[in-house]
Amino acid sequence: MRYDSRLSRMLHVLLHMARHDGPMTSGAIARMLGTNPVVVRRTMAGLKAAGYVHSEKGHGGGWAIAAELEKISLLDIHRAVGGPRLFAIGNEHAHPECAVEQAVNNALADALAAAETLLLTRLSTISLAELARSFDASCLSQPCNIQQY
Amino acid sequence: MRYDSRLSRMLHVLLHMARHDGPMTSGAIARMLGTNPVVVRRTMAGLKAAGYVHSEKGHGGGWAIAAELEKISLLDIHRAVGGPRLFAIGNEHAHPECAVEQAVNNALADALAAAETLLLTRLSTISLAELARSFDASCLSQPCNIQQY
DNA sequence: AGTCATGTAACTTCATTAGTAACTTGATAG
DNA sequence: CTATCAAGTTACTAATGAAGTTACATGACT
Repeated sequence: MRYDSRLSRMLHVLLHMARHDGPMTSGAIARMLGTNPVVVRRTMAGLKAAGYVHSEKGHGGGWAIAAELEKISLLDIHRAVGGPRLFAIGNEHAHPECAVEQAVNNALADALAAAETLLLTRLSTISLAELARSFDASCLSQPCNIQQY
Repeated sequence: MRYDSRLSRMLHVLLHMARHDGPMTSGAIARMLGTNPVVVRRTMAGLKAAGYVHSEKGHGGGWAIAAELEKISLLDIHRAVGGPRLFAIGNEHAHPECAVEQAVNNALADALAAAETLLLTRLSTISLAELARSFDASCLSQPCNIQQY
């Protein structure tokens, strides 16, 4: 399977938007992400439905942030893009009544659940504002090309 | 993407083999897993290469466990089936030189790495022997149909 | 009216596991 | 020695879901 990069991409976009004046068009965002405008609009639709961004048509239109960065966590974005499956591995349920299968699946499900909880908890503790600050900090220590992409 | 169920399936098979006298054929295992013999042989090839199972051709042939259950962890099996990717989500690297992208990817990679470490550590602490014991325990408390599948 | 940008629908592409068919290799039974 | 059984292998198809693409509709500004 191919990686699901929607969370990564949307974070990338949101941080750029946070440091950008005025709306950004799907086309500009697509160039930034190395993809095309339809994919951008499709993915951003979830963010818009959740109220994190806002879009306008026509001349001077495009996308802009519509909420406070402090109040949006990475978990919020993960959910806004569809809250996709986190793991690439899973259980098989050929014979749910098989006691062997149950023992295996319980053990695996426990381990996966613990890892999932850790990951989601971590995502929930990082806000977009924090990410933006860590970006600002790295900008101070090296040449920074935010305008370019 | 489709779930990768190789770890789950192999654990299922190994536990059955551990409670079964004599070799099991790929056909019998396939029926147990609801798949077909080629898939079984393909997946078991990794376990054989790692020395966890052993196979024989011809009459009376089939698969049998070739190592001590205490010495095989779930992580060992995960690796023996190819150590597939654990996560379905990941980073995009459209512009590695972009400071925004770096900030995003660092944050995500940290969170994913922590979850991965937790998961792999957990898998490494569970042995096949423990799984077999948890199966035995559940057999005592409910009707158990190990022969059937 | 013309242009620009979002919004949608309907595809195709891509990557990867799983499923399948056909065949080869080797071991045992009779 | 031959038939049978089972693993081993090759080459292909199916299924899944994100991503990519094409085409067109909708709405807003100049």
